[in-house]
Amino acid sequence: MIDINDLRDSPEKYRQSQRARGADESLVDQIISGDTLRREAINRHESLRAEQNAFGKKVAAAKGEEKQELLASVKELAASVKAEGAKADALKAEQDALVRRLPNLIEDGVPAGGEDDFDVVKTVGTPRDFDAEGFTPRDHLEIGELLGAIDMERGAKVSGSRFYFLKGVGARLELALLNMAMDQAVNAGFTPMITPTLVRPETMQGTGFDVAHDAEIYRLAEDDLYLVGTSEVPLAGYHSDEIVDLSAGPTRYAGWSSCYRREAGSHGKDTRGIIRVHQFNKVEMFSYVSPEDAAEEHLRMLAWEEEMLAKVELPYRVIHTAAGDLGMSAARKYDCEAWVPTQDAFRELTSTSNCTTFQARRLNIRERVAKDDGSKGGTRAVATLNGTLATTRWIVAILEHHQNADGSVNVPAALRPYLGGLEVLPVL
RNA sequence: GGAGACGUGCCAGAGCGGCCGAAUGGGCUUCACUGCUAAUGAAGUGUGGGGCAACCCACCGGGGGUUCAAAUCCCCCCGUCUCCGCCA
Repeated sequence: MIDINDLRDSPEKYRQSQRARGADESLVDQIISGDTLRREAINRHESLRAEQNAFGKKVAAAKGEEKQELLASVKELAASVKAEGAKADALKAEQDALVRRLPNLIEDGVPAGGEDDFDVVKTVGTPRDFDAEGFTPRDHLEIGELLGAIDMERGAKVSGSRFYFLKGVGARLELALLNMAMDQAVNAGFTPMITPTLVRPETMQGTGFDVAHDAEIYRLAEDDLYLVGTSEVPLAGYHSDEIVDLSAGPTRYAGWSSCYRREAGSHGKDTRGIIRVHQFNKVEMFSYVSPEDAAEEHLRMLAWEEEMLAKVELPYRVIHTAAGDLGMSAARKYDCEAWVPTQDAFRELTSTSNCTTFQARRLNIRERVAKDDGSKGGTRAVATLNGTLATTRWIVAILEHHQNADGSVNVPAALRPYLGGLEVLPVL
């Protein structure tokens, strides 16, 4: 949720942000007029309430006849306090709903437009030239089956489409990848976390996901619990309603979790293999930082993602996502996309978002700030950021990029210690 | 799943339907005293909202209700603990 005072002070930048996202800019003006109504209602209610409170003191002091008279005369006041209170509550709720609809204010330099309007920040490494090597690359599923690493058929038998088993060397490869990511994160100062994957609606909503309308979210209606699509959700909720101490620098968590996505709108897309599945595992970075440190932390997250990509020796590019593809909470987002040979395309492996103070305001996560004279001081919302370190999908790029003509796969050197020294994943 | 107890400020812990934003103790901050530390004394010490100045309003797990008035009474929800059962 954005800062309503800031929006009132400078609405034009919010209108611009909405335009860049291709979103409804009239929402900004609806919020401003809603805010005026809300404040007027609060004033009416509170001054009546003050009157009632003063009256109450007189009643408490009075006795006998006098008290009875006072009681009789105050009934009407009590009724109007109640009525104005109800009106004020309704207007507050209305206003709150409007404000919550407004996505985060984008940062300067974010490209305007939709999914295809990203800027390429850089390209690292070179896709393999399989023609020059004299063989046609197999896709990750074909390789996965040759290695006995991926079993889609039985996944579908047991759980339905977009489910799979990772088996044998495939299971080991995933664990190796995630463990390597965890180790890197811990070495960088992150606190490792294994999180809940079912959360309450408030946690989901606070993180910026719409429990009521988001078609991606699995729901357990009977328990009013929601399966997370990323550990960003529990890690953001972790410090909700808390005042955190960031005076010694950012608080960083590396979350390991299974992630669940309904993929409701993607029928027919990426139906082969494990590119787009209902359940996968992920190591996610999550940082709480002071607002002025957010931009720097964002670049650090990107660097940590690139460090991981370098370790698995994949060619990739970094894109600066356009405003319309940002999602509710993000003010800026960078994706790293690895080259997938058989798709002749770059595919997203990581994504890092700077959510500035948007999530923290919804989740009520603050820090204490010192006054100018150095004394106590008030509180303010912190900034939150998240970024991917590794996911099941990485296996796709690793299998395809490092494959040999016979279907075996070379293990990147950095990953070998996590596979018991294995240098090649052999064909069965 | 069944039965019961509880949920108050940074912590511990009182609280009669009006005099409670809340006793008391501890902690913390500042000042005084002290050669330093300790000890002692004094004052201060929540958050959010509205005006944005004095001031006013709200908040005692969350949400409803009763009442002129609720931390205090009633209902629902959430959480914690204890016992029993169940599953390991």
